[in-house]
Amino acid sequence: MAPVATDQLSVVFAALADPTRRAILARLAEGPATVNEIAEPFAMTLPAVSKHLKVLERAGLISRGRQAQWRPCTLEAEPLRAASEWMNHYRVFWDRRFDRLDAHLEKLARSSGTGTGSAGPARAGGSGV
Amino acid sequence: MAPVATDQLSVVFAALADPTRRAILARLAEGPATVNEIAEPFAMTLPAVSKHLKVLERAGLISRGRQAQWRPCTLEAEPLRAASEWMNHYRVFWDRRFDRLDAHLEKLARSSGTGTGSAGPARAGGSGV
DNA sequence: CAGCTAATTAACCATTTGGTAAAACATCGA
DNA sequence: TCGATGTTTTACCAAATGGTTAATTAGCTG
Repeated sequence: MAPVATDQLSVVFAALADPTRRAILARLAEGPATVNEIAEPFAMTLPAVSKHLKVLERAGLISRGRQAQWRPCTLEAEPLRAASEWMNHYRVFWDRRFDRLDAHLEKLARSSGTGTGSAGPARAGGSGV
Repeated sequence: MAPVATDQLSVVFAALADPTRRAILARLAEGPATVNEIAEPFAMTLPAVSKHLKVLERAGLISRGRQAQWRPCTLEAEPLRAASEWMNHYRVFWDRRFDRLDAHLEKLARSSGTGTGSAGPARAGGSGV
């Protein structure tokens, strides 16, 4: 049973988890393009690209228009906002410029009692995260 | 043939594309925890959680220690930095506060000639992105 | 209409994924 | 040493993914 995760964030992250699809987004950041234009740099068949586009579309990351027999694709970056916001919750753990780190950890320590379990002391001691 | 994408960014995004794994990261943001502690909120067996932890570990998002028979897991947010930086390339497309949008698009227009293909004019006209 | 180009759909295949149950491994404590 | 506790490994399964080729749909143009 691998029923695909259907929540928005999962669908977006899954769409980003492929270099071909990220390259497609990079291409579309320069402006709309047709399927053939999008497919041109890749060593794969058109149907394969078409599938990637469908994944991106389901994630809301592209939209598709109609002009004669062309279906121009356009970047729709809005879903990246939620993904980026999710990541921001963790920025404190990697970005040293966030000196709110100590305050953040203190707040956690205050609100969660003596500890988080039997696994030992949390990282509250220093900034070596 | 679905040879899993092996580049770092793909592995990280794939790891994030599952609500269980994101919940595990959220838990670890409060401090290290043992496998049983991590598994407690979820309606799945321990081996399933163990697999999720392995995915997170391969992505570099957690590390695991040893204390007697416990294997405490610790959040390692560093890989999120690259993911976040990747997203920042697109921030201009969704964040209205980025009024650099126009400058950005002008730069693109200047460097790529008359257009990006037969699919029509790019979004260069306005801020309705 | 016939024929061309653009793109999708259909059928198929191998691999990966997310889950299970059961067995094995690892370590502490009596 | 024996048992209890914590975690991983080993099959195994169903569904999803990423790709292929061949056929089909959609729309322009001679």
